[in-house]
Amino acid sequence: MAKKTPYVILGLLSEEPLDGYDIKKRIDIRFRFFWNESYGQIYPELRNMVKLGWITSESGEGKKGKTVYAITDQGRNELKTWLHLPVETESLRLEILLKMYFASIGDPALMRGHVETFLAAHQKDLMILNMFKKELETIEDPYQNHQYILSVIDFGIKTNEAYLSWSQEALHMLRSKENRDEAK
Amino acid sequence: MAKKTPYVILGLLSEEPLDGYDIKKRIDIRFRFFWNESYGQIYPELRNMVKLGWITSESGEGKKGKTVYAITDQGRNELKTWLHLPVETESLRLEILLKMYFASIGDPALMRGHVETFLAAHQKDLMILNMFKKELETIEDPYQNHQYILSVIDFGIKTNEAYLSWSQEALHMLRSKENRDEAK
DNA sequence: GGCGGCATGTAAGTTGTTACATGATTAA
DNA sequence: TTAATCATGTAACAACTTACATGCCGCC
Repeated sequence: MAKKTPYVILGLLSEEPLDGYDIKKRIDIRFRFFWNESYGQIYPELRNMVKLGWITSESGEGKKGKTVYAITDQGRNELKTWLHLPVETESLRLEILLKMYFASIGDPALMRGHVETFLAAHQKDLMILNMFKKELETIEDPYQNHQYILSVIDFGIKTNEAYLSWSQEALHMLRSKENRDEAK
Repeated sequence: MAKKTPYVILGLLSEEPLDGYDIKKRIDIRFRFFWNESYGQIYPELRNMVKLGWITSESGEGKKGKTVYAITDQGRNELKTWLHLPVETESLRLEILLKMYFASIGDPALMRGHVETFLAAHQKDLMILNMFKKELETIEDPYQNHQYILSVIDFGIKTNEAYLSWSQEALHMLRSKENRDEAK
């Protein structure tokens, strides 16, 4: 799988110039439900992209000033080219399902703990997503991209609702297994 | 994130001894909706696990015979220990959402193509999962693990249904954007 | 005066993919 | 007889994580 870090960066810079720290922060906030990047990828990649001519860097006064990156025309073209490329089939890895698959090795109470943690995490995610949605509806739409962003949020809401529904059914199943075990 | 390849292998071997090729095949079939491993990980890992004493290897006659691996008591303990460990927060990366987020850079027809492909792929997945479910209900349950496996399948069904529902809404949105563009 | 957040990076290590190589067996 | 699948690997590469290092700035 080809790396996509440069395109996340280009996408963010297509709105406005940012420094590396801001880029990381925005990825963490906006994309946290479906994407992540580490500093170890962002900073070296920024240098590389400058070398390629996809972005330019402007350093602040002296040594202390932060370095702000801006997208170039070529960068915009690269972004567009990538948008046209077929979406690579994502390889997701859900450890909780692996554990559930092998859960008969342990006892039901064990798995119940895992599912409860999973449920709590995704309840929180769902709340945040609903907040995002409300917020987005109140602010202006200068880049005419709100409908797309809303679609991404809706994806998050739908999948997280599916996670919650599954968690509740799984807990049901696990609890009835526990009761049966006690009764034996 | 610690690697989980050894535990997938242990889980499969906890049912019956297998060779490396079979292990890969079973992962591709049973876990394809939420897990994947390559030969490049499986074969070296098998050797390593033998060295650790988690599994034993028995080679067939001569050079041609295949090597069958079996789980040891220690391996069973390692598997149980891993089952108890908290589930690591999965970092999923969905390129289609990244593209949707930045879709205003291109035109709606572009994204429509991507979503249509996504929809078709997950319709197929959903069909396969439903087949799995029916099949599981007809066969015996010697390891008393069918309820757990069913729960994993249900996870797949629920999330894929969510994907389909999202795809349809997204297509709706994209088509109305296309019509508006034409009308301009 | 210290804590948290801002800001930039790197080195080392781990994990995972891809492409290739080899040869046996089996079914059309 | 030839294509597909079985079966086992490895080398090179690419991607990613983690932990650390450094220093600034503002505020309580």
